[in-house]
Amino acid sequence: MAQEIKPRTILIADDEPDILEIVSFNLQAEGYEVITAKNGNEAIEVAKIHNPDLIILDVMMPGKTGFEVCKILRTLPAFENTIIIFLTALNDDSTEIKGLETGGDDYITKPISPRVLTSRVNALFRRITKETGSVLQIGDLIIDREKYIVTSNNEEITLARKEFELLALLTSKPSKVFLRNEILHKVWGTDVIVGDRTIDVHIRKIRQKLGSDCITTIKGVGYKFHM
Amino acid sequence: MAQEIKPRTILIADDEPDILEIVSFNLQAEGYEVITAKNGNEAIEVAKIHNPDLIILDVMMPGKTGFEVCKILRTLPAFENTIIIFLTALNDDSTEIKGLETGGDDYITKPISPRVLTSRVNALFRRITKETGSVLQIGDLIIDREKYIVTSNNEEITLARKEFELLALLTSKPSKVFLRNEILHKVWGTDVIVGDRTIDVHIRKIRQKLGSDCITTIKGVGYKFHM
DNA sequence: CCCAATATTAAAAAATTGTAAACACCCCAT
DNA sequence: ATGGGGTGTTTACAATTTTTTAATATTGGG
Repeated sequence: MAQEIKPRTILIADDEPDILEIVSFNLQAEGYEVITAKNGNEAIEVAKIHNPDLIILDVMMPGKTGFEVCKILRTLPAFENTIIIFLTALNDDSTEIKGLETGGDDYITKPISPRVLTSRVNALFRRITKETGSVLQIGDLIIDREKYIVTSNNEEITLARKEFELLALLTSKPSKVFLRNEILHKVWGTDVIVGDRTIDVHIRKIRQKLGSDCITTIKGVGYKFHM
Repeated sequence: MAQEIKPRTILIADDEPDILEIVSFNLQAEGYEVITAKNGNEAIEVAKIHNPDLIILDVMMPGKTGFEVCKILRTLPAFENTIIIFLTALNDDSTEIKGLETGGDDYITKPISPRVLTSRVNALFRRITKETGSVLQIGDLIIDREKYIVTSNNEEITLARKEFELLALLTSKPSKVFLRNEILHKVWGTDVIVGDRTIDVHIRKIRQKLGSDCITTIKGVGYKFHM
């Protein structure tokens, strides 16, 4: 299982405590961090705070249905790409189609097998990053996400936490441009407000330590890492 | 926005002609290009020739099972990231788990609803597009939104943000004439007020950088892009 | 051939980022 | 408690690039 800097976080929203418990247990056993919500509104609140990587939504919940929650979350930039799985007792084609078209990535009908659910969660995560292990190597740069150590030309480079997380993000998809907003969300979190120059300063520190030509600025857009 | 040039190709492998036909029909109706195979070995052959974007594999097939086909394909670099869906009459948890862990992206049990299958195919493509971003290719021009790179004749061209967005707009529908107003709305936004000559100047810069014969002026109307 | 629309230029204006320094914090060893 | 070192953030300003404007030349359809 690919180990991130912090474990993947999964939010489960269901009004049945039994389901919450059994699913949580199984996903935690797989190494995921799990947070829960008892209804639709709580799901949205909790999601905004914890910014989970994957959200499992029961369709029939008091307050807001899973579909409604999905629709609301998808309008927010922070959850545009979050994986969403619907969970429901409704074994009905047109409901399933509606779920998938609402923006759901998967639709699983109850009664659920916890192991099947876990497999589907794993399959979806595998799609997102097919990274092998906690050590990432790009050119002569080696990034060890567990030990927070970066090595360049066999020389160890000490990075502070934020610097490391920023570099880890940029290197997670070499050449991809990360928008400033995207960086803020993923490194600083959705609710943190920091000044405009904060990102620049961290980028500068990384450039100083690694050599200034590995991170390119795309003015008005963001930054990207390349060998 | 970014429009793919060639339709997505889907390979379906099943030994039941009825399934082949009904699934083909529905996927074609959705705009996909469909190719078929009657057994596992044929699936591998056909896949190598056509390089489909998604493969639907029946599990129980004469010759090689769907699982075996998947395992073989996944070892080939060309199919490392191809989406694979298993289709089977075996409604059995441990088989489903095995399918997902073998490298399958989805596992659908028969009897299948063609509309559900189509929805799941769409959902998977939507997810992949989000992850990899779409690369637009027109002639020898490649526009990569995610990497923010424009390549012409294997040479990288540096465009500023507005230039990039303007080019991306014009190339999103080659040969379509974009009205000046339309351009203003889509590149500058509805609330921004800029002078008339601003568009011209940006068009000029793009022409300079790409070679002046790819954007045509339609006097009194707007601009269009062509190879 | 005329005239409005567009092309071309250069230069001003605006927006964005780079940089250095300072500040506030926290933790830990003294 | 106290002070040093590291971290994260902000500030203020410099440097740079992008975007826009404005002034002038050119074009092409009627």
